[in-house]
Amino acid sequence: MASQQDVAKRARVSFMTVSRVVNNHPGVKSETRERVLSAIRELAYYPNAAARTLNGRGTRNIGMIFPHKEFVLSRPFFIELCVELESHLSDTGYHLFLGSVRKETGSLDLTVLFKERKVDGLVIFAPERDDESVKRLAAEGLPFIVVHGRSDAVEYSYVDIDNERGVSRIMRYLFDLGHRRIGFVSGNMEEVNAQDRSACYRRELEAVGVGFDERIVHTGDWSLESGYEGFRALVGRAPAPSAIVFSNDQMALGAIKAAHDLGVSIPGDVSITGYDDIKYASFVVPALTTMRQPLDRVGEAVATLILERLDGRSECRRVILEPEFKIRDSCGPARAGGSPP
Amino acid sequence: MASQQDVAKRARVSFMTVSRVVNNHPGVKSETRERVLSAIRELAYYPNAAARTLNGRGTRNIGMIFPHKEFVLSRPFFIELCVELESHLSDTGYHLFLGSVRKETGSLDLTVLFKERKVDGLVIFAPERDDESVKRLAAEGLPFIVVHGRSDAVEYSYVDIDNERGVSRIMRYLFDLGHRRIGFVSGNMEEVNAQDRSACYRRELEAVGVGFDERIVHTGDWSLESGYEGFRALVGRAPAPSAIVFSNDQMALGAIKAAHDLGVSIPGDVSITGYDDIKYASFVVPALTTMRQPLDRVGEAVATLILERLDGRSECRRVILEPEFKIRDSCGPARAGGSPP
DNA sequence: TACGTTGATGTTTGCGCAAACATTCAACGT
DNA sequence: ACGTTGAATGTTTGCGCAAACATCAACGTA
Repeated sequence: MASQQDVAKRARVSFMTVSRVVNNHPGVKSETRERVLSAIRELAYYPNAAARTLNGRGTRNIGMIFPHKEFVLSRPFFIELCVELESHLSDTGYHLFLGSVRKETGSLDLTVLFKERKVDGLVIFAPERDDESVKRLAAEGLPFIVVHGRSDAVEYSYVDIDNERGVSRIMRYLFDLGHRRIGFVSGNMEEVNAQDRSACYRRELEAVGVGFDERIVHTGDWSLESGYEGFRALVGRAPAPSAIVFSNDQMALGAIKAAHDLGVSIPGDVSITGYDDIKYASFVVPALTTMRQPLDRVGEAVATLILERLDGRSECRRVILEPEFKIRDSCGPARAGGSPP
Repeated sequence: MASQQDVAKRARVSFMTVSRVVNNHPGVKSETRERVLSAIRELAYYPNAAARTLNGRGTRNIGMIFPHKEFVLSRPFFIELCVELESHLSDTGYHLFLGSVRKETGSLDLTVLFKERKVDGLVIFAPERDDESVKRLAAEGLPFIVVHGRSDAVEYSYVDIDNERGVSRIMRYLFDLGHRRIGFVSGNMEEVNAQDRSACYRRELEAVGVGFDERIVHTGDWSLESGYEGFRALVGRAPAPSAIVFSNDQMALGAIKAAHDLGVSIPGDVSITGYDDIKYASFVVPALTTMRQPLDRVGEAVATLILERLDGRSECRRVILEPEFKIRDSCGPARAGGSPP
């Protein structure tokens, strides 16, 4: 592969002049610049990223971290974010690095990726509350940001969607339809996001004077299967809920399957809501009433924040985006004479 | 960050001894080795990947390339493959690099990633037939492999699923159920995979003496929307097909929605089949009869093949995996007195 | 005793790039 | 005519690592 030296020779200049041209430094006569540029073209020269990195210029790689395969497969949102992020990053010459950090190894040491000079920055998706590796990153002052997370113990930049607003909007909608006995299926309760949505569900319930009843709350893990199970479990309770709030679409999709298997009608017998507005949400029957997470804006915000962290000039920031309520066909009015408070 | 030098100083040896320990070279007294190892631990030393790369040792990065955002979002299979691949690669110390190459830029020059020393090898997913960038990679002798692709013009290693077997199995199943008028909705016909499935559909039809009728063939693009449209279009034809073969699950899912909107029963009025067996296939109602692509084995094969290409010791290979037919609820017997041949 | 042999360790060198510093040369003012 | 200035370009150096080569002590053997 051609190096700066080769280009320099061909253009009859020193390689330093080549370097200046490549990096758009001023102080090169335009005639010389032209000569260098044609040499570059003729030799198909591309600067060697490894040498640049070694020279202290960073890797121009941003790592996106996930804990294990299953995590990704059960979170369509994650992938879409990767792609969205990649598209924003590549505009600024960055590349996306995908890395899993397995719990099995025990280490979970994300700082390694920095020390090995594999990435300049990291994006951590939905870490568990008080995650150790996140703490360590913060302690070492490494540039990273968190999506779908939040911490009281550590300071970092993060992007999230307003769960408060999202869940309360859903609850008010169901209240307006006359529902009072409303069940809830949570995501993986190790994650802040799941905790927040769950807490908000409970708060809204109490705000209208309906007591929280743990018999119609099911702890899921975001998966289709857990949605299926959750629906089965809650509908089996007596008195059964007339509506169930699911913490993501995927679980709500599982619920639709369960309803079919059980011969329960949605929304005739039970209303359900999802969260995320994934692609399938509007293609399933009945189309899912759900809370849209503005994925494109999340991707944009993530790119902006991580780039900000990189040049270190700014403080930690948080960006809270607003979800958008999508009313479709999975909710109906509560049956007259619904269950008493 | 600690360098080999720092470790060497602390262990009171030359940095070359450190290098030997780090790379597990023989010829270091075990006593010295121990001393070096503790110094490494104490200083939290990690070898600098950039320096190694500069030194001619490669990047240990494998790039996964996609053309644009929409491509990924409409191919759940792609993502799952990324994750699956990452898990196999990381066992051997490799990392996954995600890169889009946009058509807009016009360049489409994947060799850049090599020249810039960003990756050691590339995985190309479902390129269009005779894709220019693939040709260039091959011409330059760069290590890459293709998934869901195949070329007569260029030689390269690739992994694919036996479309021949898959489609013919589906067709025979439908024939056995008494279907004779069978429609087809293709994927993006620029891709080899879509072409193959389509060709096989036609061949099977003719093999049993049923003529190919282009009025019940719809050209889709793998997306939910195109499946929806395809179903609408085909069911509207007279005489309507009693079964429709979709080239992937996603489009079949779109069809289920369309059937509902049209008041057509699946499988009562029309039988449908998918392809891929994505997660949702078994959770939709009716559960989709489909052809499972053994994703885990694809991931494994991709990892193996690309690693083989890297050390250059082997010839180009191709791995054709067998799909597995999953019979579920989306097909039924053809109505008695079905449409004449 | 002198000398090769072997195992353990150290030194030199260069991978490609760019900051920091050095040099050259033409244009200008006095 | 001559020093001064500044724009344009060149040279040195080091980033961290490891191959290739060099050294050196300890040992066995003739």
